[in-house]
Amino acid sequence: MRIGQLAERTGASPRQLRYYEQQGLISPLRQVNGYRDFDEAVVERVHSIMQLLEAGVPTRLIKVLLPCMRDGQRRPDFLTGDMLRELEQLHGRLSARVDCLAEHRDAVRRFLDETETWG
Amino acid sequence: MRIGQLAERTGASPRQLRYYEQQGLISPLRQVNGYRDFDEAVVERVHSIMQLLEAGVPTRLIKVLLPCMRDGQRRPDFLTGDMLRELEQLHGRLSARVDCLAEHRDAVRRFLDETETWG
DNA sequence: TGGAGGCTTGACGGTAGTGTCAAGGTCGAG
DNA sequence: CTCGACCTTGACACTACCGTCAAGCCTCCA
Repeated sequence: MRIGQLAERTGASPRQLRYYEQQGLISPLRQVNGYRDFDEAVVERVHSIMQLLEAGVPTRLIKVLLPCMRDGQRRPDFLTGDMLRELEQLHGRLSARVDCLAEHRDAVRRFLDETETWG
Repeated sequence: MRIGQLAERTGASPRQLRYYEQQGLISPLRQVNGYRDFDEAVVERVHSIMQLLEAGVPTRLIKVLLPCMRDGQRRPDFLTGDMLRELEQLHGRLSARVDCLAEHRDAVRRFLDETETWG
């Protein structure tokens, strides 16, 4: 699949897809004429990337996170201690984010509920 | 409290605190000489701001989110329908973020657990 | 054969958040 | 009075993410 079709199927712009490749998040093959050649699996992968970026996760973290996903990519052949430590840190950061956001989301919920009650 | 002391107590740089003021997240009084004058409550508020920024929430959303917090600020006197709708949207976005991040955090957890088992 | 599209890379622009530096005002200690 | 520490605003710079435009190549179709 070429970049235009992938863009259409994912909702990402070609510019975004090229940027994701540049950041090492996707690695399309090349056709003989130089055109990028994406396989089916990358569609889901791009969806994950877009969701994570939307959620405020920078590409550098997405890059270490994606190999952990079931679908989309096989696990790396070699896992160094550094990589494991980085993943532990990532887990911690994600947990902190989730807690912080959930807490503030609940505060918004309470605020809205009270406002409705008082309205 | 002046900006230096607030910086020391929150861990934010003076530059950050001035930026937060510029974005309307905090509104210090001014001493006669022009120095910013922060009250105690702003310490907690700045902590919230830093956590939310760390979690990838832009200042524009933090601005509409902060008045929902119990501690730190009283609720606005007038809530327009637009503000309520914006808060509902914010709640939706925060929920989506939490779900996305929790899902990926769990994937990292499973990945690490399996790796350990296999190690 | 000549467009019309789609693709390539490269570059410039724009916003968000922040570091950093410059030029100057304020204040207390010596 | 002066020095040093702190404050002010303003500007320039950098990273991240992405829009957009330019110049050129590829492919298909009339």
